[in-house]
Amino acid sequence: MSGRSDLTEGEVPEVVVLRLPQYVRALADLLRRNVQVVSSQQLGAQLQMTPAQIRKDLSYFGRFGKQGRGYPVSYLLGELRQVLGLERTWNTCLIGIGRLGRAIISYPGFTPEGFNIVAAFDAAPSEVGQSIGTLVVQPFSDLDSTIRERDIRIGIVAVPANHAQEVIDQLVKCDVSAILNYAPISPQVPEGVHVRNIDPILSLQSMTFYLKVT
Amino acid sequence: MSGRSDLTEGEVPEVVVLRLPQYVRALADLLRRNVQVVSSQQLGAQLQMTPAQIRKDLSYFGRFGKQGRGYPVSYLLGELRQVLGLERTWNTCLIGIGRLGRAIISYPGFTPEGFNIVAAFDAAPSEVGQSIGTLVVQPFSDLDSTIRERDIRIGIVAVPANHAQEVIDQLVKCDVSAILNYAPISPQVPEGVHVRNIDPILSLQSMTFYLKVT
DNA sequence: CGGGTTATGATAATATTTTCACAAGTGGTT
DNA sequence: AACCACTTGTGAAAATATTATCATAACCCG
Repeated sequence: MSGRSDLTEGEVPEVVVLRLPQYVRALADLLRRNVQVVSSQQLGAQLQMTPAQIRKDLSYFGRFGKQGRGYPVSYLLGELRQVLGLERTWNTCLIGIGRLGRAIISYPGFTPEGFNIVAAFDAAPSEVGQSIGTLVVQPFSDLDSTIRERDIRIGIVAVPANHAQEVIDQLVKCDVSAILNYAPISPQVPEGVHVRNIDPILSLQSMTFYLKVT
Repeated sequence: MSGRSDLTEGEVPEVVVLRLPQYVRALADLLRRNVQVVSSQQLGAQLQMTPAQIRKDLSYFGRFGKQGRGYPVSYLLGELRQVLGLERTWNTCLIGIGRLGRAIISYPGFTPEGFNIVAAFDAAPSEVGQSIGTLVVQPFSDLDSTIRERDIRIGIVAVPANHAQEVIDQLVKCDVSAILNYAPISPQVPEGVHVRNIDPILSLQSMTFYLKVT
């Protein structure tokens, strides 16, 4: 399975997968507000998408709605969480304990969503051994063993740009195939490894295109 | 009025605009390494894209390369920066001075790229008046006047989810049409307003889809 | 200065993604 | 039981996006 990215019949397009978490969030919102049923129309208004797109997206995974009614919020939410693998927790490790890394560790949003940072690594000997919250900063030499022992499947990279690629290479070598990258680079990874970049600068730069005229 | 059947036919697709900043960054990298000329082939390898895509993207904006040679790095970089409106600085304001907001203020990556945070706002009276770096936290009542006085065209939103939409509405009312949103919501904005969401949770959740099987 | 190489830019060919349109199901009302 | 107002799920069409092809232009080298 190399070469053409043929998306064989049973495959779900990646764009659809990227939208799924938004549906999950919107549904969780509705549930919190005790809404029982929602139509693609309403969901679309909330997410600024067309109802048709939502129906089509959902249809990749099953038939969750009822004609004339809409989708049962709680049921659909559960199904989508299942599809996305959110009905479990995921262990992650953080690499790079600088200013950014510390901010990430102290960000309270990961745990409630089932993402636990269970290990932290840094290259600087001066950082290694430090306690940050419940974590103790470990040296890179521990990377492989810790990843395997704690069943870490997701790596969070917060090292400076000039070291990010090598850190990512290391992670890939440890069979980590999902990487959340905060470094301002476009990492090169082998097929089968998933990367999501968090990059506010790129986001800003793509907006100024539309501002510059005015 | 189904979907925006986009503006004039000479329009550049948004996907292309989203890729442009990556080219800019890659070119800046090459320039730093004193590379004079680069082919779409090489650039593609670096960014993991096909050479054809790069050539096509660039062709929306001009003819920058030479057959048999490639693209002059410095020249192309300058042109793309021009296209994106990066040959000037942009004033931004930050809204929400909590943990996240402070991390954003102290992030040293914005200024070198020409994005200056020139004002900070918070709703909590206890925060207003505080100095953070060179900024003094201002109350919301100052929002409109400050935005106009300082010619702020970009808003950075770092308030809790439950207040993000109203803050964004406020910004829009002040004619801010570019918003970098760190709150975990899908903001609703009128046409013509550009939003980029920085949302690590969504990124993680779209990767677990691919992990869950294994 | 001409033949061999190389890589662009334009365009054609594919592929993917979004939107449309409608049959069919639902629940409520009369 | 017939009607009505809704809304799904889905093929098919339309719109977009990506990739392949190729006729040149530009450079190198002897």
